Amino acid sequence: MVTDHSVEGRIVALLDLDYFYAQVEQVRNPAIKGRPVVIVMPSIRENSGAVATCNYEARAMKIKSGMPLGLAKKLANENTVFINADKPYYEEVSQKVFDLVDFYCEKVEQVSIDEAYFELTNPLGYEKAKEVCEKIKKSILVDLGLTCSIGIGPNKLVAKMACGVKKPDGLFIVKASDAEQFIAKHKIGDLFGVGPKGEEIFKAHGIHLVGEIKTHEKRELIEWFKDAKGEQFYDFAFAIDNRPVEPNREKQQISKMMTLRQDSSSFEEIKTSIDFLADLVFKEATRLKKSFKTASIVIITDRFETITKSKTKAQKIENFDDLCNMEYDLLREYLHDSFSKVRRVGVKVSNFGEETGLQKKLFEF
DNA sequence: CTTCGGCTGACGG
DNA sequence: CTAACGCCGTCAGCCGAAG
Repeated sequence: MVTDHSVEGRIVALLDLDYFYAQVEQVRNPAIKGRPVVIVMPSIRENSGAVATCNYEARAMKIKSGMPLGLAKKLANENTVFINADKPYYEEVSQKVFDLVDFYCEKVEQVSIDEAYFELTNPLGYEKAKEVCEKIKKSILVDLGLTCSIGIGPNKLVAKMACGVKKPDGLFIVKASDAEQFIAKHKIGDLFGVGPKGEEIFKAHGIHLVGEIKTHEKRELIEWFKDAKGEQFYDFAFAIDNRPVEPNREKQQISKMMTLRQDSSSFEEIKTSIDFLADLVFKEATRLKKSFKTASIVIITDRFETITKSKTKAQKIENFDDLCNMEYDLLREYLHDSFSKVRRVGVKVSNFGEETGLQKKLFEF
């Protein structure tokens, strides 16, 4: 009944560009190939920032993404190259990559700047799926000089975990019949959706491997993680994952943040940043033809707590000054009832309406 | 009862 | 030299108010 050519299951692939930002920089400047390359998200402050990503040579020195820049510099050697992230350029390259993938497959869901799921269910079974992925890899390499890794499986979860097996420049397939076994042997912290907190909870219940989830009842998982996550983790243990591949997902929010030159409680100082950020956000919303009703301010305090305040209007917020004034009010609110200084500040808009480009039909008569 | 606004926290890249 | 620290996005869940 279950053959390679059966239509009874999906075939899903996850493509992940290898150490993406760093690889793009290596292509742009081949002279740095072979050296450790660290891509930095700098902040305005002296010697402050974080590692966005780094190549394998840098990883060999224990440098990791998310790491504070100061620490990365301690681990680095003379030979290490530090490059400030050039996000707009990486976005251009990313666009080219996934346009290429679109050429080979209609159902592509980009989930981040360097990752996309795509569905290869249609005719043909795993052998054909593999051939398509090989073509995609080849063509990304030939056209853009970039390597990527691809995982193939019966659903998103398995594809994602399969992708992690052979990296970089890998292609790894886990068929439906092997999926449960394959998932079971992973460390619990490596399961998609399990972060530091989740890992602690699992370990407190004696669970170290994904397969061990199956020794517990679904209701226990729900007690530990609440409805949604509890059910999902339980299903994951059996390699069950019904999340569809969804092309054309609409953005739900737009935000921009920045670190202040120094921690501050001064309205005027912080306002300067807000004006700058609101402008970027407003332009972006306009570019994407998104109207919005909610404006938020996001504050990271000097103690690294995050505080958000937001206001929703009954009508679309149409002009820039309205957005700014709302942001000022939110900032005043924050300054009024908080003790901590502001380290970083962000402006966010959400609660999008219909596309502003298209006129909609009115049925009121 | 359901829905909405406001907010937090966990997570992923 | 005693720690150190970006930015962007998604979703679930909780709470209180409103419908």
